[in-house]
Amino acid sequence: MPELPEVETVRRYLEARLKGRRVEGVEVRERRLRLPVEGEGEAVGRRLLRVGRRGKYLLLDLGAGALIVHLGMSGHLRWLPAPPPPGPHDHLDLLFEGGRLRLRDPRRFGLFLWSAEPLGHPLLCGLGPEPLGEGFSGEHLHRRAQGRRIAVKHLIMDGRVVAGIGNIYASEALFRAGIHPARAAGDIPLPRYRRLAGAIREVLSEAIEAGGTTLRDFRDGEGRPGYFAQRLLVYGRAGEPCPQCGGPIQRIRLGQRSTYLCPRCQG
DNA sequence: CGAACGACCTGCAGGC
DNA sequence: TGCCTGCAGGTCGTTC
Repeated sequence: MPELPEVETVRRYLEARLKGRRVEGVEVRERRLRLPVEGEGEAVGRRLLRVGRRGKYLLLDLGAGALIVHLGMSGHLRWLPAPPPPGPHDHLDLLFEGGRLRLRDPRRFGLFLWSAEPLGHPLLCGLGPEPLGEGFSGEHLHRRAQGRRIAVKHLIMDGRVVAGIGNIYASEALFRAGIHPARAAGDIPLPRYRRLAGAIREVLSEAIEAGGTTLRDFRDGEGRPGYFAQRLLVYGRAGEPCPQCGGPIQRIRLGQRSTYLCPRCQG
């Protein structure tokens, strides 16, 4: 169930491990993901030049095109030098010399598609700026919030506004910025958005450094968990003391998703 | 146009 | 033990 830092952790692992190897085959056992698995045969015989990322999408760059991979809520990619027989939700293997990359995704919200123009693909071309790149700023958020009554948490989780922020890091960034998640996006002044943009960059960078957040089952390409869960300040901590004021952390529902905050620090 | 909601799918934890 | 409910890190389509 990866957000940007978890996908970036997988990206780094895959790039370090698989760059330069040739795809020798693909075995697809289940095509019914969020969209049907498609075009994978195009990858065969090509060398993996690099592994990119756009928001939560991984891009396995094979020169003539790329495999677009999304892990949805429950997807894992695992590098297996000596692969055991596939289990029930092991939908496909990408075969390389020396091992295979196996996609497991019990809920099947993920994606695995070939595209000759991945950045122009309909899934990717509408995405907002990378939060850790140029083009993302408090000004950008402020501009995109004008005239909008949605909760600020929804604004920052909207991939067309900024790519890659999911439910965990939205709560964390809003806590760090001292902004109530339910506050109407259009009512928040620019200085607050500057602070929020800074908090987003900060929390994502720290999470990447820690190898991502493992709440239940996130693992990198080798099966190692990430260590950012112990540094989450509010997510999953309802009833625990706020690290800033000591008051109890609250859990609310916002658009049917759990949202964590400190009502005192996030006025 | 924006906002709210259900849909997609499986697994797991907790209550009875 | 089993059954039921609610919950889970994402995104998209439909409705008003």
